[in-house]
Amino acid sequence: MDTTDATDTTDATDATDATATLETRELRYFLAVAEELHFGRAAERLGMAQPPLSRAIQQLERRLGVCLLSRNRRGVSLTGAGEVLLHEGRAALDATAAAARRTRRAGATGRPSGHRDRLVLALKAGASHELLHRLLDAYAAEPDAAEIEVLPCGMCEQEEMLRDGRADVALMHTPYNSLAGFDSEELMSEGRIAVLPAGHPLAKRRTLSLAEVGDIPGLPPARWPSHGTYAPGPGPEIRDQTQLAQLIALGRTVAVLPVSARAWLWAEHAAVPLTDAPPVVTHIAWPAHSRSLALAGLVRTATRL
Amino acid sequence: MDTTDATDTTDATDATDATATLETRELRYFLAVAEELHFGRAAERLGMAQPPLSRAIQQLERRLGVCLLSRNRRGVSLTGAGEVLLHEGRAALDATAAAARRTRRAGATGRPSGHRDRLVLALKAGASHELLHRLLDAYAAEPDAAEIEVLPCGMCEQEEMLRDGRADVALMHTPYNSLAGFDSEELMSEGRIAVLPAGHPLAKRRTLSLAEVGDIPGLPPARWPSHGTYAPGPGPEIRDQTQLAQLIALGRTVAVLPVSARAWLWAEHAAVPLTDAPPVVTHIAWPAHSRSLALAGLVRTATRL
DNA sequence: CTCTGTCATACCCGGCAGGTATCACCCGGG
DNA sequence: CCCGGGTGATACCTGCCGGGTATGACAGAG
Repeated sequence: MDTTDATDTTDATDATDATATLETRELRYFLAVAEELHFGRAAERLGMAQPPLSRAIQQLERRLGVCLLSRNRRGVSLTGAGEVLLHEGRAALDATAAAARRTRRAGATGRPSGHRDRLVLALKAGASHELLHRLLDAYAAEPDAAEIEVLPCGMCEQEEMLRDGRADVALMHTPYNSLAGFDSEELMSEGRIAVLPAGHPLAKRRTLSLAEVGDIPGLPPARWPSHGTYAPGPGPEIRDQTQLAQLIALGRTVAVLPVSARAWLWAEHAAVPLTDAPPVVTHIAWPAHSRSLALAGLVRTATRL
Repeated sequence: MDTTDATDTTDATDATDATATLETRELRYFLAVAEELHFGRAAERLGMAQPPLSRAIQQLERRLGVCLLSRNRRGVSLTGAGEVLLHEGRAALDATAAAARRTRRAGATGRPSGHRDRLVLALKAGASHELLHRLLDAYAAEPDAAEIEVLPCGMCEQEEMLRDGRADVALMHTPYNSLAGFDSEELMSEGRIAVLPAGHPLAKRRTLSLAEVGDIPGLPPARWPSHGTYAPGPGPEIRDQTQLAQLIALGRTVAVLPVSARAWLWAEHAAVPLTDAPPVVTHIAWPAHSRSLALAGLVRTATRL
């Protein structure tokens, strides 16, 4: 054993004392470092110098009585506790940001005590056209309808939007989205189709199976970003429906989509029902602890469609 | 109109600027004031003087660009935005507290990167004896079983425990508990019984209905605390099973319980099955974003019982 | 051996969180 | 009608700490 026995902070008489209260500033700093794994870049991202950041992280570690980062020469890596704080801290910061945003919005339309009367609805750009239309029309006809702001977002961003308060309610599609942590109601369920170039031999088939679609020579299936990253594979990386539609029309890829996608297919596309694909279920989802009356009304309307 | 037209903060050129970042200290302060509705008591609870607290709240309101409290002479009350921040802020503070606790625990058993190997399981004291026993035994037999610490708590505290990180997983019983915001798996479902004093006339019945039990002359149904407060009603306010058992035995009240409660009934009790009570469903529940391997193992074991 | 890239240390400064003293105000009681 | 109690707001001061700059320690590449 070497001279440094255990914790060398000899003044640590009250280490691990009570509830060290974890300021959001510290969380922001730690998340930056944990994501960059580099104090310099993290400091730059935070708009501050590197030394105070180092010190802040050290203080955080001392206050928690836990080692979060292992500083090997040449780079930094997360310890087990660091990984835990990375996940939990993200959730905590999201919740804090959500509190600020929702409070500000509630005050902006400041009626004395009637909560807010404006809802932000997040959805995948272009998805659930038909359903959304019916929902908005039906809800607008309600007597005490709030104003609905539609917030189109990328493929999997709705969860983040709900979590950090940029949205109050979202339309989500399992199995693409995860409903973990939200309350939700099922709105509809639909089968899936394979979308092929119109001239492709398989386009004449009455039905297809997932296995057949996944293994067409020369037509690798398109890859969508899942939480910011693309799964490895041969297919093209696409970001939105327009890209996808074009690549299919050009005969470069194939995609599996809900049947409602027929609404926006091109003339150069062919759609073939899939026999064995699990259905796509559309849900309306909202933060589990929400207490908004307007939201409750919207959900009630949605479930009656 | 008087001189103060609308917002008198004339320097508010950059009000509602970007993301005002809401420190946890501010949240703590605001929650204290919002709960006490009294600056002096809130300051005392926070262990500080009243003037800095007033100032901090004012700064918070200015930074959010929102009025949170209406200071009527003689007392303080929440505005709409204030109520929103009360709810959202509680959630946010719980999340930060959870982050701190879980990180600290992860570091305490500090293995380099194997996450933590100790789970805290919260449950209603005395509930689900049988099921819990089988679960613990089965899980202990698993090859890589983590250590399980059982944390008995009051009637509806499991949700809070999960939210603020004092527990990692809980056994919950719908419809008593709400699963909102958690992931969960159903473990078992059971009917309910009315528990009466042994000598009571209705104790001879083969079955009863909810309506009959709710309206027995001289036997008002017991009232449980629901999130800290008791619903109004004539029945006695009880806090735990022992109190309840005693009051029933004394012929003062009647209760509707899951059939598994038969395990701890007294000789002076009589149990009659209910025909129309919705079943009690036992779930194992955990924070939606949890990534613990040990937790996954426990859930797998539980669903296989 | 030197140079470079990295994180830690040393030191200083300004802002702000917190304390004390006091004010402004309403309200109830004599 | 005036006065005292109780409330939150204001004024002012002070010490701490968050943040900056300069520099050190150390490992690896060449």
